[in-house]
Amino acid sequence: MDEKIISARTLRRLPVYLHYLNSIQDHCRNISATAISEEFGLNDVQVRKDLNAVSGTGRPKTGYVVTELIAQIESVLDCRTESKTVLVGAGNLGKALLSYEGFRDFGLNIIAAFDNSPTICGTLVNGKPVLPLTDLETVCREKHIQLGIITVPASQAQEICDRLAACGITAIWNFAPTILRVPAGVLVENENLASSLAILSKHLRAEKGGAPT
Amino acid sequence: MDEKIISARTLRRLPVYLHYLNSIQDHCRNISATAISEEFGLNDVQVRKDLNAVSGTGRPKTGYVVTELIAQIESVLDCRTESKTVLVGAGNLGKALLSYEGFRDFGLNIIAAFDNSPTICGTLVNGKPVLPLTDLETVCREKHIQLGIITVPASQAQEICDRLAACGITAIWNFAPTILRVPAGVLVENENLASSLAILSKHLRAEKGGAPT
DNA sequence: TAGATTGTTAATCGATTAACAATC
DNA sequence: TAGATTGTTAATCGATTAACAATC
Repeated sequence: MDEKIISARTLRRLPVYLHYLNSIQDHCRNISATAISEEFGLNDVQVRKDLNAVSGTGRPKTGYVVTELIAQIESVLDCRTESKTVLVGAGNLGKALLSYEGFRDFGLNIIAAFDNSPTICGTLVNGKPVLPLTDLETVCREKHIQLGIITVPASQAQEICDRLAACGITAIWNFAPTILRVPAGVLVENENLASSLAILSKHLRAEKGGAPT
Repeated sequence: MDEKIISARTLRRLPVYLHYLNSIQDHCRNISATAISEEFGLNDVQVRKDLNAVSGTGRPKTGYVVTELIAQIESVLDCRTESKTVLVGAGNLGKALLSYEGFRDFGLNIIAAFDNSPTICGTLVNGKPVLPLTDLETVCREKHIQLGIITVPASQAQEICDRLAACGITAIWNFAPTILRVPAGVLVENENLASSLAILSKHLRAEKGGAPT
């Protein structure tokens, strides 16, 4: 009964609420869904439904107890449990992500990176070893890797994805600009920067001209 | 009549199709929506509707002409027009993105980065100058900057967003884990890595235990 | 002609929003 | 009590999928 089904959209907003609640917890004991909705320009019912999915302890007139909400969201997100991770593709984007320390706050622990370029294999990036791609399966199995980050070119992404899935990895964070086919039970989260840029560019362009007549 | 309204979801898939079409154009003259849908595990009607939004020249039995499709998608995405961009927040993630060359392929041209740490201001990251945050307005106005990338901590993101919008920037790529309020006409594209990790972590956790009874 | 493929119209699905009753 | 706020049920909206007619 503890585990309600939480929609992906709700799940995406929870870290945002959590960050906000942490920032106000020193000066606010209670908070209403209405106040949160105004902070972020969201619909108040939406916020209430989101909070309901993790909590359900709101009280009319008073709202929610900030510290309780924080504890409940943290419990759902389970920020403290580390996710053992490998990153495949130590090119520009891969190295950039390896160097980004911020992931640690979210429980992400990158154990190793893989690449097939001999010049980068054997080096360390931000203290993390870059290993030859041939070692992928061995390391994933031995270290019980749970999560794979894909930063190879689109043309190789599906093959890497297949290999990761074959090692028992069930969560894949895909930065390659392609759509991956995966077996049932494996979750792919796409961080498609090309798609995001398409949205932004289109907006910039639409503003200027419209139809060229 | 040239400009049909293209939904955001469709727009996100177009770069994926484009990449695939480029990869096959040497050996395929025609391609059917069905074939594309199978390549990516999508619904065939969905692909057809997507292609329809940019083209509408498909022929029964034959499908679409690959080179025509490529030209039409490129025209809609307008990859060749450069978007003049600034990046605000030269911390770990900011520096990582500055070092990523891949953006160039998508028409993104980062003119300068901004930060308020004296130790990083005045330096170059990947050949791009990091300037003091106080210069933000001057540079944006003088260089006619169109797009802003926000990589500051969540607590400062809204303020930076307001300042960018005040300089006439109408497209914002937000990597801070928060939701931004913007004036009408300004588009925010969120690349919320914390949200993505929430989805992935939840999946990993749900698999293992489920409810602790 | 037969069959693959397109494009359209209707049905389904999920998420957001609106309306409203319950409660402190 | 009055009013703010919660939580629920119904309406709306947009996107995906299914069914089907048109066409090469």
